[in-house]
Amino acid sequence: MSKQDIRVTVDIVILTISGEQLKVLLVKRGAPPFQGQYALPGGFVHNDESLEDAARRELSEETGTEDVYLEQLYSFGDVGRDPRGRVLTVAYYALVPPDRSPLKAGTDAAEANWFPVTKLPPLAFDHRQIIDYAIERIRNKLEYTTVGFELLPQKFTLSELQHLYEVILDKELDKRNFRRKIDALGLVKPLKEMQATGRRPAQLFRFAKSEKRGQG
Amino acid sequence: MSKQDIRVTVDIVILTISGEQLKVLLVKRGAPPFQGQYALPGGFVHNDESLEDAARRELSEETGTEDVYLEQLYSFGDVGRDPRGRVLTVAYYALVPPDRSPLKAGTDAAEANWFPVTKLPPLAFDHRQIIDYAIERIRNKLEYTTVGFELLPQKFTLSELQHLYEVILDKELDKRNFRRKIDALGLVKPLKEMQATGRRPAQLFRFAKSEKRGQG
DNA sequence: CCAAAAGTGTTAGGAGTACACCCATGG
DNA sequence: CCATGGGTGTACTCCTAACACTTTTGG
Repeated sequence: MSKQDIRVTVDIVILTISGEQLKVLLVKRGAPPFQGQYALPGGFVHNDESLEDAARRELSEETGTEDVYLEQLYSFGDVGRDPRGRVLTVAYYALVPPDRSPLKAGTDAAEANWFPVTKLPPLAFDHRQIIDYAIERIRNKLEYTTVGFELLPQKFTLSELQHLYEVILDKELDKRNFRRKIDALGLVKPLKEMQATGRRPAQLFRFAKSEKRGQG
Repeated sequence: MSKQDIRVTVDIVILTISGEQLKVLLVKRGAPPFQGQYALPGGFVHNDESLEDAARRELSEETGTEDVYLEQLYSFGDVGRDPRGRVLTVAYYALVPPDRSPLKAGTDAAEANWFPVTKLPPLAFDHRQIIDYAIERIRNKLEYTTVGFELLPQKFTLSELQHLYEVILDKELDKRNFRRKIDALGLVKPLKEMQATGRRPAQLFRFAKSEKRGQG
């Protein structure tokens, strides 16, 4: 067998909700190839860390957040996808609640910004394809899992939850039907607090599963 | 950055239906580590082939079949998963119809055999975990896609289709409800032939989508 | 008092599920 | 004629989808 020479990276599609839009974190590349273009945060996997460890390390470096939802997406390994040579990337996606999505002063990234997924700039490598894949995945998962809650703060209103669904699925939902379904799932509990909203105050809820997410 | 040294393999969960059971192809390892134990077919990715090309090459080497369903499953990259060093594997699964699942005289595999997924021998590496993952994936996909047809010959009876579903989902289905649902999907077309079955002959069907699978 | 988002029920149609008997053939 | 798998219809439940008005607040 001829000697194999493949390098392995992880790239992360970091998603959040902000301003009624689904946004993805992109970093501007400071070096060739694709210098000056935006790309997904990511980097080479170290010899002594698992794929998920590598993904969490990159995530922490970019956003400072540790305890967020992270899931492997797909591996992209076409021969010509990186002009520098043979590079396989294992893509992950992460969901960051809005109260924990400040940008960290980048340790290695020149410039990082949130972009609405509907208005992406030209992207380096095959990263556009990776983002599209991530959005498709979260759309599907939204229908049969509770990943949606990973994009909300600990306390939220039902309208916020509904807007989240509408933004990700890119379609409008009926308010009464939506609330009935959420209620039937038994996954949210009303708090004693209300949220002052400018007009009529809204009931605050929390996700009913065991308190897993950390310091709100 | 310290020099990265990760080797990349593909491993394939090759599934077929035989004798009313879901079976997976395993090869007996001829060399350490895990010498003499069964493992998934697989091997190192060449520098000049994509991941899927590598998977199809391995698939062809093991079974001689070219034109079957193949889908990337997941990438397994824990640090200690291969005692020889750092090896990342990109797992695929393939679905082989029963009329095209003969074993090819292995070019590089010592011994290959089909095992019912319910009676697996001890497996090398983390391959048991990979198989479990593949079964979970196909169970889910069976519910909302047409992958099931990939495990049938071109001509099949509705009873064969139902048994396929029952074996994979590991639960019994109601014959009338099953047929109604299949009919409602409009995905099968009756042929003019019947299948002699020992008792009352059964209507043969074919999958209604554009003739994609090749030489029956 | 007006604008704006919060909140709340009913009805109709479709999908899923439970359930039992006759049919065609080979031996 | 009998054993075996092939083939068929109906009723009930539940989920989904469509649809409009009242409430509470800030300005």
